Amino acid sequence: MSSDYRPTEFEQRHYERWEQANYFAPSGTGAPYCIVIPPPNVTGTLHMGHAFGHAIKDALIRFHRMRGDDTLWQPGTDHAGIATQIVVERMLEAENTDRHALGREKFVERVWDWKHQSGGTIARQMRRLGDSVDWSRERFTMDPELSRVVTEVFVRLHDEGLIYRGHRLVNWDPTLHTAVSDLEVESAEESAKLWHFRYPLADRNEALVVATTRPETMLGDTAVAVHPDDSRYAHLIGETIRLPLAGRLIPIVADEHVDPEFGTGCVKITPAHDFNDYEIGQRHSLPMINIFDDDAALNENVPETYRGMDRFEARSRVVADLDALGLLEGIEDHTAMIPRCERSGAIVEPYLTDQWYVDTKPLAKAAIAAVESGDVRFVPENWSKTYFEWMHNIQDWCISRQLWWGHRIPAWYDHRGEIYVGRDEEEVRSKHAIPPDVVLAQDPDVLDTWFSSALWPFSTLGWPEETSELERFYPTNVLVTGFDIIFFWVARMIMMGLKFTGEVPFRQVYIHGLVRDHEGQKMSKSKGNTLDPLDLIEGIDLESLVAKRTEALMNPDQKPAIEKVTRAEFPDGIPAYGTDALRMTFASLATLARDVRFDLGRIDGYHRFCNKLWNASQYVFAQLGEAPDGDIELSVADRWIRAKLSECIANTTTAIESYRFDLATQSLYEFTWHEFCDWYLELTKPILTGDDVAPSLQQGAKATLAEVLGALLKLLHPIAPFVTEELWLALREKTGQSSETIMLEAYPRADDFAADAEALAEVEWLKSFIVGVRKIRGEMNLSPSRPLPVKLEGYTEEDRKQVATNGLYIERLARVESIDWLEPGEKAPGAATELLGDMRILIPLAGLIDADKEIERLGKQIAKLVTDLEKTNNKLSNERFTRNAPPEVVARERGRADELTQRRSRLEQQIEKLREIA
RNA sequence: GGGUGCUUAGCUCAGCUGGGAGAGCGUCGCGUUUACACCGCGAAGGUCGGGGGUUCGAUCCCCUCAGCACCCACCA
Repeated sequence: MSSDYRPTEFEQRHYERWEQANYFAPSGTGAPYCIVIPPPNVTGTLHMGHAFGHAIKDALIRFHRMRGDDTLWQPGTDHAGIATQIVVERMLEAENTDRHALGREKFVERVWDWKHQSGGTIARQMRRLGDSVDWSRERFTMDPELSRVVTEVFVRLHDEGLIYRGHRLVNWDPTLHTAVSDLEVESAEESAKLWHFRYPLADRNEALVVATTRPETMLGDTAVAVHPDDSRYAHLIGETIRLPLAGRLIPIVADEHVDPEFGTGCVKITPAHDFNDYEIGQRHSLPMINIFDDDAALNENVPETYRGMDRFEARSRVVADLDALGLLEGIEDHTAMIPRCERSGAIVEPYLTDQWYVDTKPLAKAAIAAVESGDVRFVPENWSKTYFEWMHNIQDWCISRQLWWGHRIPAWYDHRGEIYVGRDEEEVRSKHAIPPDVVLAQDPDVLDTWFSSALWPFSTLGWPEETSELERFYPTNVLVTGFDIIFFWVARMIMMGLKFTGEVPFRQVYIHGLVRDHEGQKMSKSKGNTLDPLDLIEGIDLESLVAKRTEALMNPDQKPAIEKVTRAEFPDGIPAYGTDALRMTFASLATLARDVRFDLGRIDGYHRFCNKLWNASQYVFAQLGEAPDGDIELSVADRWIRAKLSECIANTTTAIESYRFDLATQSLYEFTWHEFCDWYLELTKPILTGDDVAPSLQQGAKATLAEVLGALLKLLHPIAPFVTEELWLALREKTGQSSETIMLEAYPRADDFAADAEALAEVEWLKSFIVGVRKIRGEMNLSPSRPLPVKLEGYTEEDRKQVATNGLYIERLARVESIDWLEPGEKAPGAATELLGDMRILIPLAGLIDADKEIERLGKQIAKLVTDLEKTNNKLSNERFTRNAPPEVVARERGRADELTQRRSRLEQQIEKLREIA
């Protein structure tokens, strides 16, 4: 075993061993505990957000496994329709070809190739992160079994009338040539123009002025709308306009939707290319004129000159032509919400098409009820508000995509366009008695990726078969994910789970924050501010990091700026922190907040923690030279650290059970560093290295070192799996006990270690004594190596007893060379002073300490006491306080006042004495 | 327009159902004490965003203002 903590030397080794030994599979005994992974894109890589979620999931899984639960973490990946197809299309583009040249079958083959080639990345990353998933159960959303589930669900929903075909406006991506759902469209403010056009009336010498951000769609206008109460235009309602350029006659209609305050109060209505206009069109039975083709270029429904033009080209042409006709009234700058496809970045076009829809209202009703009743609980609870908000306003879900990569829709068309839905062509034929000579063609479209994701909790467990896994692990216990996919995924899983299994898919939904960079910016490749979790684990040199961050920029001009920032932030690249440090950092960031900022300082801190634990263990190992035997007697320090450990176990367990990994980590950090290392290890030294110490006490210390360290490693294991395994195995070897792994050990329980109020009080006294001497030392700049004489004054019998029993500790930890008891009335020498209760710890000046400096030091302490005392006395002299506050609060306040007064006068006396000398 | 969060030490963040605020990093002293300089010991540093209210008492509850962030939505 290396004498330094070098995580990369052993982390992978342990993972391989665990996996080979099949420790990750369910044990088959205990209460079932299951988490399904949010399936990442099979061709993607894990980013910081994934690593965060995985750290939490694995901690939960390991915690429950150690508690004896029958634990399954179900892994797998998602085919990620659009995202994956785009990647492969870009590859083809680089080869100067495209999918149409290849043909559908070859293209899909090509995607599978890419999947096989890159699909192992995620699994490798997960292994490096220590994820204890059951790899034997790994699933992919397009596995044959899972695809069958997709078909089954589609057919059943269709048979019930919950899936239907609709002809309506959808969000169309003219570059990808597919419909996308509302959720896949991101609207953002962009600067735009607002054009004002004059539309002449057909039968009067008048005109209406309309304002629009989309001049080109005027070629598809079928009305102009005004507000019914708008007196300016009331007389024109029902009149007719001759639409410029197109020449068509269109009516002026009245509609409440129009805001008279905005623009001119007249709105051009293009029902085929705007969602609001679509509704107005419906209300007024207006014709819908589609003027675009799939590329959003103008089609044959517009005058010849515009045909074939791209929508943006057409825009400038229309503006120019209207201007030429003298119909352009003006142009204003305007910020508008521009809808873009989140995948391609293209401006989405409202477009009339036939698509498949899920009627979500009935499904949503049950899903709302499940959260209302508490069958599904959100953690933190307030995310349920977000959920309700969306569910109460849910729209039907457009599930068809005009892509090639995905689950083919199980619908067939005959030559008349009649639609048949079934599990396969054969079923369709027999169900509808379609003779073999009638040619059926399957719907070319595929399903939205999220359709199969919605089935994930039960499809991975074997549904619709009644498998033992389904029986045992469904409903799963908790879903761990980020809030960004509550609508996309969480809500839909609840709807589908309830619909098809009659039960919720998970009991709890733990929502964690979004990982941002240290400045609070969202990490994104196009911004060049990402951190790769693997780089934090393995380390990366500066040049590679710069190269990595600048390779996928949205705007290449930013390269120098990003390079500069990166070089400034990571002047030496990133050191190899190891998985454990990364996981502990994530655990510590798992607060209830929305966002977490990732700061290198924190991971550095947890790396140091691992180092500290490592070194403390080395000390323990060294002490356990030979296996302890013989009589065992526990010292007060042993009893104290055991009691402290018991408290730590209770705190940690409670924290994990309530998903407060930050508090769990904090509690473990605090105990390990500041109780175990700072005090307990030091307290064992006098015992273990002392000359006249009873062997039984030495055995007690050794046994305690081994037991406390063992328990501590187990407590830490769910969060820091590797270093704890490495140290655990070494510890077991030292103690001569065999163990194959820490991960199957029982998680410690608070009552494994005795509470001990007496030991706690005694060690607190001891610590105060030692700290008192150290304070004087520190503030007087006395070398820690210099032994000091101490005189005690104003002590009690209890103090005498404490010093008698703990003299050895005091001598060693406070570096005290002698302790003298001043008799009452005996004159104390000039000295530096600390108070311990009523007792004064005195360190005689003896040429070491400057009296004036000590006077000044005590003066500061007194000043503090005085302000505290003032506050307390103010409170006590307030009659309303003493009358209304609970008696115990008043009593405590009185006690505080007495104590402060005491301390003040003691310190004042000491100053007096020093003045006499000075 | 609707909704949800956030604002605590120089930085990143805790603070559990109201009783004089904590950690890590950073800063400043001292230090070769046999696990650890990836360390030890000590110290400094906060009007808990502003204002108001409830209460004997507010970082915590209520109102309000300001700033920041995010989500939903269809002002052309």
